[in-house]
Amino acid sequence: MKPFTIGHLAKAANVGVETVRFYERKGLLQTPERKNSAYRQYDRDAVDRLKFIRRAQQVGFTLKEIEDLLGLRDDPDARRADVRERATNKIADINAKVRDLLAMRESLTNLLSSCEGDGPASACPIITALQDHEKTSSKE
Amino acid sequence: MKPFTIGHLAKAANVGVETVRFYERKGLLQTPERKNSAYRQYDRDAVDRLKFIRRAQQVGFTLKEIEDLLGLRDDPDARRADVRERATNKIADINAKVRDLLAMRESLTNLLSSCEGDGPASACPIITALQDHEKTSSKE
DNA sequence: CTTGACTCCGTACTATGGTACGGAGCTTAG
DNA sequence: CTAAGCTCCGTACCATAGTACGGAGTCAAG
Repeated sequence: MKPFTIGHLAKAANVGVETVRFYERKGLLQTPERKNSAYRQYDRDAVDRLKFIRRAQQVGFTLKEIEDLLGLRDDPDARRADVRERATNKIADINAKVRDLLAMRESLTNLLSSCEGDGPASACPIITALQDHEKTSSKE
Repeated sequence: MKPFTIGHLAKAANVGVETVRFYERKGLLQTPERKNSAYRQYDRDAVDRLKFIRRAQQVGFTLKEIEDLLGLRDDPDARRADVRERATNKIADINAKVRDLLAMRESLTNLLSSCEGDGPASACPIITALQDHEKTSSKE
């Protein structure tokens, strides 16, 4: 089992070589040993680790949070409850973001319905509402 | 009606002085004239413009998009339909973001429900699922 | 006319997640 | 043994939206 070069590792996880080095600098990937070579030598575990980073990103974790998750993964004293806590917090983050986005959408929808017909944009209710007053979403 | 200094303008729109200069550099606020003074002199219209920027940000527009909106506001040839188009596109952007977030949340929820009980984090199904395979959300 | 507050300007720095560059060194196949 | 192709490293750069800094100049009040 010959070790992976950085290029093979990168390809295996579908990221760029520079990205691997970037994660190493960030502390997400440990600096691999280079047994009688000037090049980094990775094993299958590094591929797992890199894929983990990518998957965790896809479910919304930041690199900083992923560093923390990897710490849990590697800590024999870490409990599953710790992992569940991270996941639960992330779900809460997501819910907060969704709420913010829905509030924005509601404001925009209200603005949009206030602007009918044609005419100069400068007098468009959307434009004037944005500069005049604070309320764009409430209707009371 | 004495003109506003940058500090008064900033306070009136509840932003920092540096932020006003930042917007000026970005082209969102025009460089004000300085009638026999070394200081920028703003009028009431600048306050409106600055408030417009802030409100537009709150409903999800980026500074680049706001620059475009301000262009519409100031262009006598721009039509309300142009403004409505920007708003409609932004709503679509928001919908896309919400969809992404909900997909993340679903993945996380599924992962979370797969991890029960106690035990070392390293063997936590959430951890292993993230590194092993691609599917975290679908259940078919 | 001095002093304190404000403003001037360019530049650097923050966080986030990378991508790009360039010259040098290494490795390996032919 | 040579040449192509990887890899090395540090550094700079991208977008986004600002914040901070520091020395100099200015303005207004006392």
